[in-house]
Amino acid sequence: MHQYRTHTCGALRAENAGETVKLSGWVHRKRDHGNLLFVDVRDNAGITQCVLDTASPCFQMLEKVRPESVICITGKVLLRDDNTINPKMPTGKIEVTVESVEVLGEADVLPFQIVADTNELSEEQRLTYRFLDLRREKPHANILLRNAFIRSIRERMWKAGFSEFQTPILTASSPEGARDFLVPSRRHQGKFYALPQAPQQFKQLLMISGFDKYFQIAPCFRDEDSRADRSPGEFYQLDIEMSFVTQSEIFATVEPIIEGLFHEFAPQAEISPAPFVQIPYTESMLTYGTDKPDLRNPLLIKDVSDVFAGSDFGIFANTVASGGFVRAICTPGTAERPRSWFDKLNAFAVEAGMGGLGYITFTAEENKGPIAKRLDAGRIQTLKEMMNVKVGDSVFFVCGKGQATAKFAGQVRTLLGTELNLIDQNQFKFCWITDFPFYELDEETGKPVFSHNPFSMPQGELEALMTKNPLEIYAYQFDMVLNGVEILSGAIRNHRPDVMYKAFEIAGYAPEVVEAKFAGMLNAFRYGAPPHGGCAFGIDRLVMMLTNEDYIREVIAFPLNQQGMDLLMQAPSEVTEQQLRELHIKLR
RNA sequence: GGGGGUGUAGCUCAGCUGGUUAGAGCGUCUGCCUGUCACGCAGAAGGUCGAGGGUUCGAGCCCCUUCACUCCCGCCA
Repeated sequence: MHQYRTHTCGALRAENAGETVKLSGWVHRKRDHGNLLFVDVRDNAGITQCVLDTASPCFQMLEKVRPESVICITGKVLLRDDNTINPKMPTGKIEVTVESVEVLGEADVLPFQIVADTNELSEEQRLTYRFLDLRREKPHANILLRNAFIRSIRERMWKAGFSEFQTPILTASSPEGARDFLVPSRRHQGKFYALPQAPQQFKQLLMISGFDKYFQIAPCFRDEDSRADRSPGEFYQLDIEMSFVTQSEIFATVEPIIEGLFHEFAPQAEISPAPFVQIPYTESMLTYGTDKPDLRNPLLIKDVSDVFAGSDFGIFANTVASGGFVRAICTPGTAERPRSWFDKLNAFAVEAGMGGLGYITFTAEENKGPIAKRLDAGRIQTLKEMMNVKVGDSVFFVCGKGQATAKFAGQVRTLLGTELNLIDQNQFKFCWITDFPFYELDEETGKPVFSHNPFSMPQGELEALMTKNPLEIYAYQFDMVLNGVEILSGAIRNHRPDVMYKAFEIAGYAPEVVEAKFAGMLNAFRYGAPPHGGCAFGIDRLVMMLTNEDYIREVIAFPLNQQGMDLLMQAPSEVTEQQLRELHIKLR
């Protein structure tokens, strides 16, 4: 009977010495000594050194075979001499003497080298020959880690009582959110399917169908531009939904799962234990200057507008008087840094379009910096107390108006944390961001618009919508943030038609419009909808963080490039006239 | 949609102030080599300097146009 292998290339050990074995794999590397030839054979499991000399009938054949050809060798396992053992290889104590060989798949001259060379390959090369790229050690390991991670997710979810579902890929375009990928209908001229941006409505329908605890490793499609941590076109999320839950019950369900996953896949790291700290959105914007705070960074932002209000420092005082604010960051032990360091930071601020980055340094002798002289002793004292300043510290100031300034303070915090090397790379620090505003003012119209998800439940429900200032209503909506990266987003959903009509009314939608746009969901809510809520983790992002990769494409087997093209399969591609006719599409 | 960067051998890159025949490492091919494990040694082939136009006695280098890739902003409920 024909057989390709008796062992994998990672299996053989000293105990196998003397056995006759069959291995199949890729020619990883050849070392040709003229009359002695070493061939490292590689498969998914590892690498085994095979050896033969001119006495072997297949010597000439193997000497000619190119790297990355697939071969099947039969031979005997031999213990290596002590001085030829390779301690770097798990199979390094043995080698296989080749008795016969069959070439199963010949390789042409390669467009680039697979085996570890120090040169980095261009993204374009890697994606064009992704099947070769994925043979390389690190990309290969990343994809396998992703597999293990997803398996563990499934096991944990099932164990926690969730059921896995599959929801449609061909669905309806949703009126809100990102740009859809559309699929033209053949049977319905002029109509289109859309690929789901997320299975949002389906998972809610499953709750209404009485399934209680849903999860899915769900493909999501969004026709938006990519970023380092944002996959172009498509990505996977761990999608979760539960009935009869409060926000805190969702937290309590999800926390042990994510904590367990990180303990399993990053055992050496320091992981912030559950329950994770909860930070209201408004507080996060103030203290961290972002809704995605990196809690590894110990620096905090404080509002010190009062210190400057009415002071002799005109620029700041005037800004505060006209509705702006001053935010400060205290950096310990930086007072003796050279002037050039402060100038560099100031240049960063100017480049970011801000006026500059003011600072005061607090040394034992005096308080220095462009701002220090303009504040009287009392104000300085107040500042020191507010910021908990010690001798040797310096305090940086950001002054301006609106969200842009608040976010800039966050950028400064991040920059200072990096500059001062305050971020411990071995930590995973989780937090929840809660209480997102339900509405925000549209800058052009001055009217309230939904700030995030219109389908989440406003805190206080109908009563809040009827009685409160819309801008003071929060949503039961939350993110989970890990080391400054948003890894989860979720909400308690609005399951009540009356609340939904009111919520949309405030955002300027007439009932008929709501009815027309969300007929399916509204209809379902009318026949007994349980309170429900859920969330979704970005799986690619989590794997990216676990593998310590900077780019999300490093953990995706076949990612699109930045232009949304598949360089390997040549997508998107032109199609035949026939196909277009069937789809009722005329080009031009 | 906007901004930055890059484009030179199969791959990764160097190329000075514009000046002779455009280089290196790896790969490929040829020869030598019986203990290597990034084997070693000797040699050879391999170039529309992304494309088009311009300036100049002369352009890989300067200018214009354009294409491709990449990173960021916008966008991503």
